[in-house]
Amino acid sequence: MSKGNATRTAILERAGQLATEVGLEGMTIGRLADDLDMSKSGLFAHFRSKEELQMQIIERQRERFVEAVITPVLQAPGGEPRVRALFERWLEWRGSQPGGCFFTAASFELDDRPGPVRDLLASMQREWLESIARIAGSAVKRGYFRADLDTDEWAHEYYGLMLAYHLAEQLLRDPKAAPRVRRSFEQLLTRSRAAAAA
Amino acid sequence: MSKGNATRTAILERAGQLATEVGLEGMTIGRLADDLDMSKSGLFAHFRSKEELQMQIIERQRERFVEAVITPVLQAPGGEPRVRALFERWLEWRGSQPGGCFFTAASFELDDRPGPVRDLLASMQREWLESIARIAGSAVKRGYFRADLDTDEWAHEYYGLMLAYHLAEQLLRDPKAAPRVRRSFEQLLTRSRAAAAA
DNA sequence: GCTAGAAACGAACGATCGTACTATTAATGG
DNA sequence: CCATTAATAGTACGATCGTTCGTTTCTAGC
Repeated sequence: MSKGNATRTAILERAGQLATEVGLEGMTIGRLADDLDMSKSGLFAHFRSKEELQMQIIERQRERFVEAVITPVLQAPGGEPRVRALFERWLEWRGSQPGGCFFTAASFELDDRPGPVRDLLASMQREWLESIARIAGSAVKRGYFRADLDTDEWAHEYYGLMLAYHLAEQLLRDPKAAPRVRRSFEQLLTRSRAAAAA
Repeated sequence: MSKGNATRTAILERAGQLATEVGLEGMTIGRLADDLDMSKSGLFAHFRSKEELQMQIIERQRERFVEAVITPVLQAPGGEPRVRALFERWLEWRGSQPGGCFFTAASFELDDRPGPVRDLLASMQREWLESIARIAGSAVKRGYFRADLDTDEWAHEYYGLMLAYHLAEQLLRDPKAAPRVRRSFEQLLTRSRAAAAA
């Protein structure tokens, strides 16, 4: 890797953290340059606009997410192990960063600001929700989940648990948040296995 | 109401909308003044800092929320009607504003920015989650929900549904979002009534 | 209808924003 | 090792940020 690409990656790494905490808009090029002990213009030269910087931050976070979550989850055997890996890997992913999951923060920040950055985020979230549904589908196919399970609905319910957990952990700093989301997830598994009651 | 209070309220109204869309930090006093056809300094004089403005925005939104959601929900008879009112009133509340629910947007924005604004938001979200749990409790007491239901967990599961719905509606603009969250909510009711399967 | 006080304004502050240039330093391939 | 290119720094621009201050316009109570 050339020197330029090395610094560029280092910038994107720190920028990702910063953006998770203060937002993609709240993050400032001057502040970021200070953090990295380099000049504003030297940093800016790597990207030619703040929007381009934001786009590359997102792409970089996607890479990290694929590496830390998606790949290991898809390597787990389909069915129960994969569904459990989905949960555990995601918990580790969000726990490994002080501000929580970058995509959660960015998605809620930009959901009302039209533009290419929002569009990119939206397409990733769509993909992610489809991935979750497919993972649930792998559990249906293997008979771990019941056959009539609506995997799309399952994906949103699962995601809802994670979002509520983000709030309880990040905003409320609720020490009960982690055990609670574990219990909720176990119950989600239980009721996805059994035939629908009622 | 005096002239001053009238404009102050009008400012807070518009500021609430703006803050929902671009964030409490992204919202700017100059932009807000332009929107309201008044001078930056004239507007600023009502609050003596941006932080004070943000605090008053939150307080005003709380008033609106109590009026539009909490009061009517608590007026509904305890048990099933109240639980359903909780759902319907909240849907109306978030649908009535272009950027969705103010508190959802603000909570995710400020969850990593220490300070009095964050603290105020956190205390409100705690109250809100407790209210939800109490409403579930009213359904338990009346025998509509099963006796061994964990109302705290129920509150977070319910809230998770709403957060996933916010994302699907606001970021993804998914037309299936509304019918899906209705189905999910009905299933939540069903399984809260029946004895736990497994 | 006059007057005291409240409310709104205009101009300006220093700071910082994103971005554009030019100059300087560092890395790299022949 | 030298020449070329890439990477970083420096400086400055116009715009806007939150905030202050002094002035003007309006509102309310007597």
